Amino acid sequence: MSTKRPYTEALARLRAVNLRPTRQRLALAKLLFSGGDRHVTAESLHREAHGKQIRVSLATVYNALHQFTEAGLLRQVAVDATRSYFDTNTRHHHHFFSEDENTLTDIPDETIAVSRLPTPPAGKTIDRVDVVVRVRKSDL
Amino acid sequence: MSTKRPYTEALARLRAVNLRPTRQRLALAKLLFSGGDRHVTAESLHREAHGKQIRVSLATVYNALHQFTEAGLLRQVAVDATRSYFDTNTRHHHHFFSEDENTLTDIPDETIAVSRLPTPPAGKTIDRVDVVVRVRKSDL
DNA sequence: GTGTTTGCAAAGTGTTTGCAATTTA
DNA sequence: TAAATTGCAAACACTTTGCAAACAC
Repeated sequence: MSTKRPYTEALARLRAVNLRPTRQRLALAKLLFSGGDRHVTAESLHREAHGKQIRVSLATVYNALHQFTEAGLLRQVAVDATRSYFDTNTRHHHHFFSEDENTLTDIPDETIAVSRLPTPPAGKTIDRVDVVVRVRKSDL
Repeated sequence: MSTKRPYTEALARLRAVNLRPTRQRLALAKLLFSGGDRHVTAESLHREAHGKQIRVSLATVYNALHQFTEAGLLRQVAVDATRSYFDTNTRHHHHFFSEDENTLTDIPDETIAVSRLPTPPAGKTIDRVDVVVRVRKSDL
C-alpha cells in the first residue's frame, strides 16, 4: 500500500521516472498515489489541489498528467468525448462508466472476460482492448 | 441494401422518425445511409458534403447528427477524447480504432465475445457494453 | 401563414502553447 | 548559473447557442 509516507513515496515515484520533484509535481503525485486507485480529470485534480491549499495552475496539472502518463505512472481512458480521464491503475483492466455522474470505476479483473478476440485489419497489431460498461441509475 | 433509390430511401427514413425532410437533412441522410455502414465525424461529413457541392453549414451538420442519433438512426461512439464519432450501424457491435489514422471500423459480431459480465454497482443497470480494440501499424 | 429549420457569428468547453519569471540541481 | 519548470494569457479545436432570414407544410 502506498498510504504511508506519502511524501517519500511520491518522491520515489518521480525519481524513478526521472521527473524533477518540483513542489507542484510532488503535491500532485501525493494526491494521486497516496490512496487506492483513482480516476481524475485535469479539472477535478486541479480543484482537489486547490481545496487542499496547494497552489498549482491548471496548465501545470495538464502538463503533469501527461508527463505522468508518458512515464507510465498513469493511464489515459477515453470514455467521454468531452473530457480526458486519467487512471492511477496502469495494470490491464476495464471500467464502469456512470452516465449519470460521469464517473469511472474499475471492474475487478476476474468479473469480466473478452473471449475470441478478432483478427486485426491487415498490417495492424492490437495495442490494447478497452471495455467500457456504461451504467445508469436503475429507476428513472 | 439501401444503395438503390437513395433519395426515396433517405426521405423514408426521415419521415419514419418525424424529421422534416429539408434539403440539408435529405442530403446528409443520403450520404450517410446510401452505402454500407459508415463512421463519420461532424467535420468529415461536412467536408464530404462540400466536396459534393452540397451547401450545408457545420452547425447544421452537428444538429442533424444529434437529431439522427436521438431518432435512433445513428449511434455515437466515444473512442477519442477530442472528436465525436457517429456510426450508421446502430445494431449491437464493437469497434477497431486505428490510433495511427484515427479511424473506426466495425468488428464482425461473431469474432468477439464478452463473457462473464460484471455485476453493476448497486442501484445501477447496464446500459451497454462498448469494446474498443485499439490497433496500430505493425512495424514502426 | 405558421412553426420549423438554417446559417452565421458569437460564445462555450476542454486543452495546448509561447514566453518571461521562477525554481531546481 | 544553466537547464528545467511554472503560471499566465493567448491561442486552439471542437461543439453549442442565439437569432434573423429562409423554408416546409
